[in-house]
Amino acid sequence: MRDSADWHPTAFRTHTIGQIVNGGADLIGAEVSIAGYAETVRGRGAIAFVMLRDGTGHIQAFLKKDNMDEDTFAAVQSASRESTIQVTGAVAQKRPPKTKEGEPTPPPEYEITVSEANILSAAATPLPVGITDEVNVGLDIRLDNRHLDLRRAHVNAMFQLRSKVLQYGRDHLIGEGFSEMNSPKIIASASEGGTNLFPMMYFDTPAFLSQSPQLYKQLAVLGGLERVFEIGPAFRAEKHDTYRHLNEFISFDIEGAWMNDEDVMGVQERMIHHIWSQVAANDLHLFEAINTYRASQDQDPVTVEIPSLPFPRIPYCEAIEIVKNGGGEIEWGDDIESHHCDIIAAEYPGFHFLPRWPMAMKPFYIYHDESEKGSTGGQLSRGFDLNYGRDEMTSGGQREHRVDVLEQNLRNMDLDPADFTFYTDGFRYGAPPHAGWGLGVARLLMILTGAGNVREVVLFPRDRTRVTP
RNA sequence: GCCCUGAUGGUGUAGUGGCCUAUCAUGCAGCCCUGUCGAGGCUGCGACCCGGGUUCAAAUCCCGGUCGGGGCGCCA
Repeated sequence: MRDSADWHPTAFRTHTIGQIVNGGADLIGAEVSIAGYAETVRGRGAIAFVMLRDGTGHIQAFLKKDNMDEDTFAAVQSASRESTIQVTGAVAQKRPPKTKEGEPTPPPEYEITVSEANILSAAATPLPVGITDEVNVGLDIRLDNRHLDLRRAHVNAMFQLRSKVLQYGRDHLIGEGFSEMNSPKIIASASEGGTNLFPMMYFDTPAFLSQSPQLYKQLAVLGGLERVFEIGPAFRAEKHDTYRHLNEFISFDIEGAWMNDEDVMGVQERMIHHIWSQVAANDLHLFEAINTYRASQDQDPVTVEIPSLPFPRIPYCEAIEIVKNGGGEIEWGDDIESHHCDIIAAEYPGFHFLPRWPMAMKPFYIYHDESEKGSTGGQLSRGFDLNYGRDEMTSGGQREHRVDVLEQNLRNMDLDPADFTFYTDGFRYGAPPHAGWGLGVARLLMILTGAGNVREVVLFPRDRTRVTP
């Protein structure tokens, strides 16, 4: 249940259900009005029980035919599940349920003895997605009916957790001197070259949906904002079809001046540690619904294991050796693919950084130190990834702040520096060395909630075939 | 883009050429009972993705389409 301590009365209710569930002892006999969804409606005779649910909890409303208007009683008694109903009545202690012998008596619970009721909106039947039904529902059907899927307790809990994760992440970064920024999502040219962007028309000018705030957060830092972060959408027109990719996703990005790759790895691991610690301290109740659901699916419960600091650093050259020793086919200069990550994850199952990738594999804006060479002599970069098990969470790095090197990098990667003057001009008038990263919010949530698919933790996901709802 | 796999009532499923006017659960509708609480009992309702083909016979086999699931690549 959500903490409802600061909820004010509204036009439709004097109390939240959570306030009565948690503070019922002090409210016994008081007349209250509440409103919610009818989760179950039981009883066909002279009495009826309606289990009402709002965003803060569940409570039983008890209706007696001779306590209220006859037509109203009949209407509520035959209301369909998930109809929204407002009731007014006195708070009372609920009669305890029958318990089997030997079972302890449950703690006191409260109910509303209804004197007035109002069906605000009747739900059509049957429901396309059962809210409390035991049957499984496929993800595709759920996403088509996300408005109902979201009423299910464990789904609701995951999205409350999502909000918490963003809140704690923000809190942490603000505490480290970062300020929040917003970059444009309509851009004239590719942020990082090469990759597939969604084209669009900006009035009469061809434009694209932004693939990353990368270049803009750098410009903000070059402009003297020192430390910035952004939580915003990124769009990629890649026809991938996996449990961890979407074509629109929320990226958690930071960029900081006077920092290198190691510095921003520190920011990241402290932030993740803070998020996990805060969730463990404040939000474990949200896992009850998730784990109840998981138990019904014969899945192990998820637990919040606060990762210890520092996260392991496995430089690229070392990662290649681990993969080779684990029987993987890989050479220096190859990308570390998912099946390679499986080998590394066997040794490092949790969070681990993979720093110092070959420069040839990194974007033009990543910094390299000419003296840093790999085991076969190739140029290393200050780019890094953060993985959790086999899954990539983050990529980041120290940025190239030397404009001549930046332009050479562009040419080396077959990009035309003339297309990037809006960006490179930012480096011509004194540029601080800086670094940053971008983190996939949904991927982080997959870990925390135990979701097996990013679509679980994104309200209205956009994938290769889904543009609605 | 590639490989594999699937589509049966509202939902989740059983069903591998004739035992199918299709199983079970959930749901929905109605009745009975009931301070119920995963309520219970009874009765009823509701489905083979679309288009071709093979066959005496197709939910079942073949082809095409659409949509889904898993994996790869790429990434966050």
